[in-house]
Amino acid sequence: MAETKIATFNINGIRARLPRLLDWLKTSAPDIVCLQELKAEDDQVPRLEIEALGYHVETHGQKGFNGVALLSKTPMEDVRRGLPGMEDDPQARYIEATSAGLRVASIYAPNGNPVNSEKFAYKLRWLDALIAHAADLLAQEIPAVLAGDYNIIPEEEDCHEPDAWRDDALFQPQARARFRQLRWQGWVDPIRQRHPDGDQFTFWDYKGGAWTKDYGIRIDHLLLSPPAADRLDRAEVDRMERGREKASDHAPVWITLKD
DNA sequence: ATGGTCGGCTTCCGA
Repeated sequence: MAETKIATFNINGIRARLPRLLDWLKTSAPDIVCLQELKAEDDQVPRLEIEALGYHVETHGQKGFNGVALLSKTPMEDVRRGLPGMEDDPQARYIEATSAGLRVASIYAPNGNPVNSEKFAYKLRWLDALIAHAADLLAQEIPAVLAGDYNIIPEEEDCHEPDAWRDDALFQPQARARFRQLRWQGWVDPIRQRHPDGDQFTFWDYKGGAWTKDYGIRIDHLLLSPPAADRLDRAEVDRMERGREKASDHAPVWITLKD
């Protein structure tokens, strides 16, 4: 193949979303997929149906909430479950593996609402551990992708109406500063690079007709190490997925890397 | 319109 397609998709319940997920895998045909919010334990993940489409499946599940997975058309090696530095974290939010010559992580960062709660402190602590681990990955000078739901709106142009999000954990300066820190480290945000004018939303709340009014935000990101960014071709949001029946509240985001 | 979400550990919680 001439390119490798890598996607991230917060599916908001892999069992409730299975028909949508399978349809999307068939039409979009990514080589590697990072899934978040499985809301299922490992043995509840419908892996046979996914494997039937030609994917290897690695999960880090949890009963009822959270849960992340990696799908890849090529075998995965050196699978790591849980974020380094958060070994005691009972929440399943991180899985990383090597496939197709890439180190890939599926990330589900904490939401952190309400602001100034223990949940918000946990969010910042979790992001600090991610930053530390991201520095280790960069030092290896390998093609790496950190993809998932960061629960961070990086800039004002990443939401329909910044003032509507001022008091939300997703738009707090401390959270946005941590996303910037990753970029200063050297990680490249391919959607920002390919769509500098913004308006590349990835999440629309189920509530209040947000999809119909396009009240969206961009919180799902793929960050690329420099050796991966050197190979970047396209970066897009599968916005149409959000408009389908029984859709997740997130849309998939994907990139292609030249081989 | 005074209302209008969804998934799962379902009559409450997390998002």
